[in-house]
Amino acid sequence: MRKETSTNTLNKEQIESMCGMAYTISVLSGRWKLSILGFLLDGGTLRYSELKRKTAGISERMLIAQLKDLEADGLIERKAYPEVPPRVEYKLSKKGKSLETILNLMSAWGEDNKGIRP
Amino acid sequence: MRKETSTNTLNKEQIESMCGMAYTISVLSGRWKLSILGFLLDGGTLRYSELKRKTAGISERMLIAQLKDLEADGLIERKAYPEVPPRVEYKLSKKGKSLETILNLMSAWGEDNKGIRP
DNA sequence: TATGGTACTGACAAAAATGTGAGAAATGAG
DNA sequence: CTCATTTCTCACATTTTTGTCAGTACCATA
Repeated sequence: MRKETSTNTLNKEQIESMCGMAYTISVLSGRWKLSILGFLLDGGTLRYSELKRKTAGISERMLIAQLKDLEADGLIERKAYPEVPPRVEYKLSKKGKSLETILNLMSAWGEDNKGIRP
Repeated sequence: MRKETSTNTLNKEQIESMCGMAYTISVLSGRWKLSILGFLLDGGTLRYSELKRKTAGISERMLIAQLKDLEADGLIERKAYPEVPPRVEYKLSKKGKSLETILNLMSAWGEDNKGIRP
């Protein structure tokens, strides 16, 4: 996804050798990842089509891309059933669930602060 | 910064009417914002030149841009002294400081999880 | 008069992220 | 045979973010 030649590119190993914050950011950044994690926190196990419905507004291409990223980073698990038409279920992994506290705090902070004019 | 005509643009009001998470993300997203907040959490009050030194690697243009964003969102405070050569100090606002718990948790989560191969 | 330090600004370009729209594969229902 | 359903994939275009690099303004100091 990133070009290795780019001056401003940090590859996986570089990121993982950095501070914890950098890794957390790298794993959560992406316009829809937190939404997806939120839906899976609420919904437990969801089919692709259910996620698609819940994330109305996001393009299919991006939904798939973000799901792939989240799976590659070990935050969600994908299970495909050999049926026709296909059925694929997504759910949080243990690692994904361990973000729950942080996600809740971020949400709460936003609620508390979003209206405030400094 | 964003074009109002863009399909995928959410303006400030729209974001603030959304869930808290969306607001939190909108305020923290930007490649260097969390680093800057981290430095200010550690360092208290810092001059522009000190921030510049600490964020070696980030271009000056971006550093300024992110400082402006953070200030506009009320997370940091800027104080300019009428001297020559100029002196400008930055520090966290109360709102900025209130992110401390979240930032620490994110950092800790990253440390705990960055090495793990799912 | 020239120089140097500090905190920026602006034009331009490259890179990254996201969107759009079309289509693929597999198979049971009609 | 044709169609509908589901989970994706691909080529291409646009939007957004970030980087590069050259300047600016101020005045004290040499």
